[in-house]
Amino acid sequence: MFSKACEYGIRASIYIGQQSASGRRVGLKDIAAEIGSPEAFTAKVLQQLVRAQLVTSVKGPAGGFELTPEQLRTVTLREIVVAIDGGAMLQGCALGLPQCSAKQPCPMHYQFLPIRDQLNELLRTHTIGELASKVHEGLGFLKQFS
Amino acid sequence: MFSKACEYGIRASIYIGQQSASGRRVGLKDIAAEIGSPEAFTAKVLQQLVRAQLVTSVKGPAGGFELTPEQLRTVTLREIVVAIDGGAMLQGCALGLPQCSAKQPCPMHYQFLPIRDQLNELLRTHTIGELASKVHEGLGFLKQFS
DNA sequence: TGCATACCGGACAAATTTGTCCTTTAATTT
DNA sequence: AAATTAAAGGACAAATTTGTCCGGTATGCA
Repeated sequence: MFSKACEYGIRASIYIGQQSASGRRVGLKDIAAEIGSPEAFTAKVLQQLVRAQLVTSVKGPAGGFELTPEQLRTVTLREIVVAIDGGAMLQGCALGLPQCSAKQPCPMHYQFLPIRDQLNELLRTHTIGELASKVHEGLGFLKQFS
Repeated sequence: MFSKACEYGIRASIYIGQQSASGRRVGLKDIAAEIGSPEAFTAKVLQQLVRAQLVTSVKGPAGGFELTPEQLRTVTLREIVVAIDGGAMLQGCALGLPQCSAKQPCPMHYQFLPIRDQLNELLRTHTIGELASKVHEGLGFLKQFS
């Protein structure tokens, strides 16, 4: 569905959000450990999110990553996905036609439309803050424990 | 959504199906030209589908690819996708958790479930023969014309 | 000012996906 | 039987994604 980079980006954002909601700033090492992702690669992904202003970073001692209250409230899953994977999966043709549309639809065009619309809606209506709360309450996990 | 290989596989199958419904067997060159895909790469994909017995091939002069009446009737989009991309996209966790389930769900688990179910249902309920008819009637395209 | 911390950025490496080329194998036709 | 046709299969190459490493840069603190 999403690229690895995107999966890490989403999980990282939610974890950062969860900690930010509790007033804690978190470092890369902590993040990677908590979401079970490769550290250096996760750093690259976070850089993209910081550049896209979906996540905030602070250098130096006691620095790290955080979500501002506004970011917690407004940043959606969709923005994270678009920042990392681009809009292809959210708009492109399921069968790979470069200009698939009502004008020259692929044979699955109208069947896929509602599903893609739902996916877009799903990503658009869930903020990182909301998902962070869910994790905080133990109703969702960012890593599997045994 | 799907890999390039899978996109080519689906489009090729539908084109083969369309021609088979008209009693014509088609060669690789023809297929690649009609669906706008790289010839050699499409050959590899078709080999996979033949091995999975979703498409039939005949060597030698006047040989090529075809779908038997039974294949036209019974092979679904889902079987093509699984044969090429495997079941990951149809079953795996959207956030990449290796064992995501009701036991330890990712924060989007229950939101993604209905969408994934619909996708599975969509792929499961559309046969290649049905899609081939649609293309045959000019209601769907496998390649864009300008 | 100097030092320690932690993100930033570039280069590089491994793995996977995508794509090509060429020889072999099987089937049909002459 | 020989020649021709077309898929099968293996080796290889390019591109993309995933992942690592290390020096540079900004920040806070003594």
